[in-house]
Amino acid sequence: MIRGVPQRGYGRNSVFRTIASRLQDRINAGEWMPGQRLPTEVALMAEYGVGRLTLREALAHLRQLGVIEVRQGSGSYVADPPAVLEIQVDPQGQSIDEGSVHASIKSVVNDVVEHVLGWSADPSALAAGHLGMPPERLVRLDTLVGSGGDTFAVSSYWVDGARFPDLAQGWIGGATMSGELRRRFGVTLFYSWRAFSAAAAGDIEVAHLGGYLGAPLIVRDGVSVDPDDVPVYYVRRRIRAERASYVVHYRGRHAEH
Amino acid sequence: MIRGVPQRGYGRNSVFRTIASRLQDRINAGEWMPGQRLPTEVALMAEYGVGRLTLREALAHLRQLGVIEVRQGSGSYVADPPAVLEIQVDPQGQSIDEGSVHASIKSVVNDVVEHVLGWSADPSALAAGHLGMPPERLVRLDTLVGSGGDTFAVSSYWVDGARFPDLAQGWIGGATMSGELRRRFGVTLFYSWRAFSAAAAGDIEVAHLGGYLGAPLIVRDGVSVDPDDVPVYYVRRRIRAERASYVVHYRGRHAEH
DNA sequence: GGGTATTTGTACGTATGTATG
DNA sequence: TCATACATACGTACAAATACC
Repeated sequence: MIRGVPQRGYGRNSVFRTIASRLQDRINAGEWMPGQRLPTEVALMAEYGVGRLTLREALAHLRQLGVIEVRQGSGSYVADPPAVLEIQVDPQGQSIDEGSVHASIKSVVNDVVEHVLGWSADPSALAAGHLGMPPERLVRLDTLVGSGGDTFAVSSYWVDGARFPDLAQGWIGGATMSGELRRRFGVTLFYSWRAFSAAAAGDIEVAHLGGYLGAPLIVRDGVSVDPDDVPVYYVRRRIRAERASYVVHYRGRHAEH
Repeated sequence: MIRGVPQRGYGRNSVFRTIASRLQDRINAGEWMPGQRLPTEVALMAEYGVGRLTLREALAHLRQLGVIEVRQGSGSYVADPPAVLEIQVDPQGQSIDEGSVHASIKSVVNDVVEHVLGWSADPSALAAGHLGMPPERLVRLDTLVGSGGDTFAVSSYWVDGARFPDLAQGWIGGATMSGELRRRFGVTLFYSWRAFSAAAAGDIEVAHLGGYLGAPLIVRDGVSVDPDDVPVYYVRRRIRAERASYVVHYRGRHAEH
């Protein structure tokens, strides 16, 4: 039992941190396997002799780290070790036919669709800067990439609304952005640049991708251009960190991954 | 005033979410500028007519999103818009002289050092798999990359302890891993592959990089090989999401970034 | 340098709402 | 329908870090 008056040596030695650490150890030791339910909050409160808030703080800690998943009305569960999807990054950057995400997912499952969530005028200064275009012309198109009810990625595209009118309205279910642009406007796309970064999940990402607020996301943004090097869109794609990584292969055949 | 008994429509409409959202709006509206302090918790409690826990929940929400930064004994501050460092990813993968991180940081500040945190035998199955090497041979070396007291990245390298004995012990202050390997063992390195993903910050990352537990990190891991394509090390590098992005340039000169 | 007030961090208790099975 | 489990929210108290005189 840990209980009571806060120990000395604050910060790293607070009661809830200690409990979080002990629970983590027990999970690592295999006391509860992935998918399995932990004891209830009340049971753990009793076991460690702490109050509700303290125990919940410890659980929140573990949830932040992705160690457990908490479901209201049900319980706390050890998180499943995720099957990470490796998205190949083509170092050359030839013409885009399907995006690399689609291609990679398709190599695992077949019915990948990019579904339009919505669109609106969005004079983003950032996107306008990347595209070298006045902000007023920009239209933002939000899409979901998924397969069989499971949403894998959320994307936001900023395109020139004047050059590509009614892009969202004419969207076909199984289409991809690059496919639509070629089919309807005859544009073949090339990458200009792509960047990889990370961000915390906000409400929109949580709603579509699951997870919790602040969960780490892998973010891939970039600009695609037409054959004349004129920017066509700026895209910002978000995927839950546990679900994917972007891989660049250079040489050698030794690593297995 | 929002107060009191939880409204209907749970989840998204709880009091603390409402307050978080209102505070976010006020920040966006410029009521408090980046770096500036928000009112104290007590003041905000009074203003919104809620209890301490509720208000703190709202602040925790905003902290998770990276909107504010909370300092004990001081106050809550609007987060600075981060100066993101763009790390160029060479699509070809020639020989590594300095890592791309070092080169990129050096283009901004000059005194970049990679400092050894510690080393230990670490028979990581993951690293062993990537290197095609028995786990027992592996030594893990942890380093910090930073400049003038500011730590930018935490890296963990797994190397062959038999082939590179006493690597950490002979380390020179301003060295880099690739530089040390060339200087002391005459090995020139090439990338085999690199991958970009994201993860939540744990205790170690928080201790060295700052931020908070669960903060999003950009993770870059990969394997480097010698000229004979023999794997030399597996590295896993972590940087706070707000501080960097990895950029791959393909073609075109239109985007400014 | 030292003491004090301010501000956030941790922890207790209690009550009630909402989701799940 | 009902019990169980987690979610939200109130209150209080004291510890620790910071700021200021």
